Amino acid sequence: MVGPESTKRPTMGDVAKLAGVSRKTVSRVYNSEPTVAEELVAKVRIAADQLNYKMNLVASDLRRSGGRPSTIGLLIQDVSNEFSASIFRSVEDVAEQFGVTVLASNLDESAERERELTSILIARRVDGLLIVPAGLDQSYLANEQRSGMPFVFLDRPPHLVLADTVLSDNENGSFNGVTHLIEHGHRRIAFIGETGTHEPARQRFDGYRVALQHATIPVDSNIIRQDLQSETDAERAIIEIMATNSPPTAVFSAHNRLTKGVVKGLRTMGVERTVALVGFDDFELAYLLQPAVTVVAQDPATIGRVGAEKLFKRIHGDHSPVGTQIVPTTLIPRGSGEISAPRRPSSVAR
Amino acid sequence: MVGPESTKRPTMGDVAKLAGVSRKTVSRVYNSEPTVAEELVAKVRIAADQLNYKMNLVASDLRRSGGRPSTIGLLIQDVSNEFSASIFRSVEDVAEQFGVTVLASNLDESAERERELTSILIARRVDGLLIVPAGLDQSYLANEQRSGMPFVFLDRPPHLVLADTVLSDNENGSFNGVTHLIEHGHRRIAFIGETGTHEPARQRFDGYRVALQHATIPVDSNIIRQDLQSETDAERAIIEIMATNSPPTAVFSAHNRLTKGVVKGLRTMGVERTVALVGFDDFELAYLLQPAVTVVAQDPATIGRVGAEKLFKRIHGDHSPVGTQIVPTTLIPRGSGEISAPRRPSSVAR
DNA sequence: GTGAAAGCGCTAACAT
DNA sequence: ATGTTAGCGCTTTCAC
Repeated sequence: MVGPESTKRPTMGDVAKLAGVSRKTVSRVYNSEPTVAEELVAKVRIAADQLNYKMNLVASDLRRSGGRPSTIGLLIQDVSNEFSASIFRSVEDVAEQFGVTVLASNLDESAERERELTSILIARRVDGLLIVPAGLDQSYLANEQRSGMPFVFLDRPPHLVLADTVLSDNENGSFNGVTHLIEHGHRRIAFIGETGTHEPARQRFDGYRVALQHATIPVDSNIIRQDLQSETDAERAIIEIMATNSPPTAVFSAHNRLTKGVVKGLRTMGVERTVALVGFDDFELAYLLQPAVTVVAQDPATIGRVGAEKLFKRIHGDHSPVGTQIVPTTLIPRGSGEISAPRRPSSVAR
Repeated sequence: MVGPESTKRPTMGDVAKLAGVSRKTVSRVYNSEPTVAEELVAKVRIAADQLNYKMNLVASDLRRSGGRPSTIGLLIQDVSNEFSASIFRSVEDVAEQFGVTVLASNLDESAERERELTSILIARRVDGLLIVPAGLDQSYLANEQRSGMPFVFLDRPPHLVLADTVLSDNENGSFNGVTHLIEHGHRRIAFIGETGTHEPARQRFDGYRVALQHATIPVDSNIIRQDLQSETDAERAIIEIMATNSPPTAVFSAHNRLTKGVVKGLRTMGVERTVALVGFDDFELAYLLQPAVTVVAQDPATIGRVGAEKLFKRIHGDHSPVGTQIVPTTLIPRGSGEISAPRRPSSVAR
């Protein structure tokens, strides 16, 4: 044992002294600047090892301020949902390529948390921010934008402020999912949707509505719910709907959390093999359920990657006009969505 | 529009000047120190608002160094797995109570990433680190520990270094799960385990072994696999095992990822209702599968919470001896684990 | 209760 | 190719 037991951390100055060079030289070595003699590099390395030196990136950041980016922030809704987790992973991948650290936090659909965490991340001087917004007013970001901090919105567009955005093709996805059910003969299709007035929720409902209209099917509010939060909510809702006089022959669920509840509810009613189901947004094990659940899959990995790449372009000085990218969805037939409507005496066009 | 279009961020000095006070007074306001006249507080607030000032926590951290903690690091394996996601959430909750930011990253079972990310987080001067280690040698942390940085290990104990640790009761959990199968008459029980020599994997196997020994059942390596990584690996493995001359009547799977593969494999063989299955570690929708999957549930939320709480105690100067906490597991019978063994002419003790 | 001066650990800008 | 000086934005220390 040589060193002192629990003393102050060594600084760049300590390393410089021991190596017999200037602090700046040590700095150059740590930033891999090419203009240092190999001999000195070695000396520095040895001295640093001996002192167990780790450079202080906080101090480095402070002085550099404006140079190479070091951190980006990521605000998602809830890592426990595979959609958010997947975004996190893909953002992390991109950030890593740039040698940048990600600060990620969950918002849990709270507009208040959105503001708080944004503020904290700005105070930490992240070099940019990726946000899946919880609230409906992002005007509080305008000042920051003017100060040059780049923001990219994922999954949901910003409101009252302009910024790059990457969205799922919600309306078309929804339209395709519902149309898929119609093609299997269904004309009475329930809609199970989440609370919330954010764009994706609205667009998914619009996709549903338009698909029905295309097929000249009336929209019946008796089999439409747009006020659901939890899996349990959805379970109860579908049970109620199925218990009415004229129950639907198919269900379109607009969120993966709700889809799980619908599966449970249909199961409880014993109609999971007769009532068709298509869910928006894929989920793990959907293919292992019986019947396996047909979904309109989003592509969260692409949403995260595209968003992160755009953010880094902005950080590196891209001043092109703000834009929105749409990531397509994919219908994955697995069984539940291919259950045909029961034959009915009349109707069935063609 | 008043302010300049995209100028430098205002500093504390700018606010001080505009408010007609000293920088220190602004600092006091921002740190909610009680010894500032209300009048001055108001002046500062107004000036800050006008300039759209956000204090720079990076600079604050630098000078403060040693004061109130501001950041902790969290290294988990993969947020996409509900076990990791749940740890992340509970750590975040605790950290928030202390007003501390969490820096979380995924290791993907890479010992190399473990070292890299540890190094980055130390360079960022986090105030403490929570680690689900990927590698089997954490001796590289010894120097850091000596410098006073606290570490707490989650889910897996550290090697070649001493630190606080929070673990699942792997061996007992596994023992209970396997015993549960034995109680349902099974004497031929396959073991599906993951690659990796880390403690939990070993202990889960030990629990299996000991349970068999208690029941005087021989351990048969023909129905034991400990080299599996993916869901697909597990699926293939169980299909192979079931296809042998004397297939097992029950399966114990030691990891939730593998359990999903086993379910798939049993399904493929059409034996999901005759071969019993108990999985270690719960997973979403386990209860919606048919039959629903009996599991030995871990409690990742508690692991994360307890670990984070211990870390904050250490950060705040707790110098008690290093210790290990064991978080109990819970057997959740759902159906797949309660399938009885087929009657056999002889055997069946009692 | 408030302020002035010094300094946290590093890097930019300029020498040399 | 290396060193010097100044200063990033804040907080500590100590004076008033």
